[in-house]
Amino acid sequence: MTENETTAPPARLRALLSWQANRVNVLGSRLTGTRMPATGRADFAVLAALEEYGPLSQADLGRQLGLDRNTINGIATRLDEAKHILRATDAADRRRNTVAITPLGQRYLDQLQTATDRVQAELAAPLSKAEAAQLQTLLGKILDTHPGLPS
Amino acid sequence: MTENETTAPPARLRALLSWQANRVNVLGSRLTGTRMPATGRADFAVLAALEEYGPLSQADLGRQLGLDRNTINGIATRLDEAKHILRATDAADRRRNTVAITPLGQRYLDQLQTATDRVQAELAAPLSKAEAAQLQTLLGKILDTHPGLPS
DNA sequence: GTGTTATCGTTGGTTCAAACAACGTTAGGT
DNA sequence: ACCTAACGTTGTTTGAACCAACGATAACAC
Repeated sequence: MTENETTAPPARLRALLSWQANRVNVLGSRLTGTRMPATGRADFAVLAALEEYGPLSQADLGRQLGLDRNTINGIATRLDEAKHILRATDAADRRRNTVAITPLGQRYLDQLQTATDRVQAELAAPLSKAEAAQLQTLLGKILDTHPGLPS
Repeated sequence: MTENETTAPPARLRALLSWQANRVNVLGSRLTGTRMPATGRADFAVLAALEEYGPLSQADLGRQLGLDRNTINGIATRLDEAKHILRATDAADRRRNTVAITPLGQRYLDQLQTATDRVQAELAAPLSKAEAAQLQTLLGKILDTHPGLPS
């Protein structure tokens, strides 16, 4: 019984975009775990948003990242304790927490970026540069036309 | 302050294949949740494998789906209780549980398939047929050249 | 044969992400 | 002044992925 059948996923699954996305996500998650702390993915997302768009409220952060206020709050608390962001109640609207990236956070973001780059290269290794670009375009098309938030 | 900025994800994230895969996966998961029970995704994977490859041991199932024995055991227990599969200790190797799909399970699989088809159509709506096919090819290339299991 | 190694199913536990509900606080609209 | 809505926060739930360990069984070495 040494008939080592190739472990090919069933055709019904290979045909599913959602299943493929799931597996690639798991793959990326595993690779990410080898290069950075487990919380690095979420941290990277929040810090990247703050760097590109400047200070934001937590709710706005959630809207731009497709995460709800709940998740953002947890990430923000962690980043705040690590001095990677600065949290302050907005004077104009005291309901809001204005969140800004700190210089320390910027350094942390850069570290995460280099680690992430290696993961992306490893993940997209079987693809040519043109193919990787096209894949990014196609996935972007899907994400652009679907609501980011569940509500 | 009615300047409703478009909620575009930061460029640093849009450039990441792993981020895109994560978001598409979440998107697919949400859509799936509207059409079938939450456990439908895992059930579909296991039943599809059994239908395509015939009876398998739980460990073999895990190897073909990229899930570890642990997860498979949970799914199999649930499917067994629902009479969707039949679990029996292999006579040739009494360590193994040979798992086979039942007629009832086949009907369940077909139901999940139709629900899944609608989700896929909704997910790939912004893409042309050719684009969707190419996306599937590119993701398949990545999955083919990466190990399915963590061990 | 006997002992070692490996596989399998199972149980239990940990971590993370996603989603929902509820509360007090604050703004905005009427 | 009233009602509605948004915000931050806390808590809970669910599913997925992963790791560690155990008894049972099998395969292999000697």
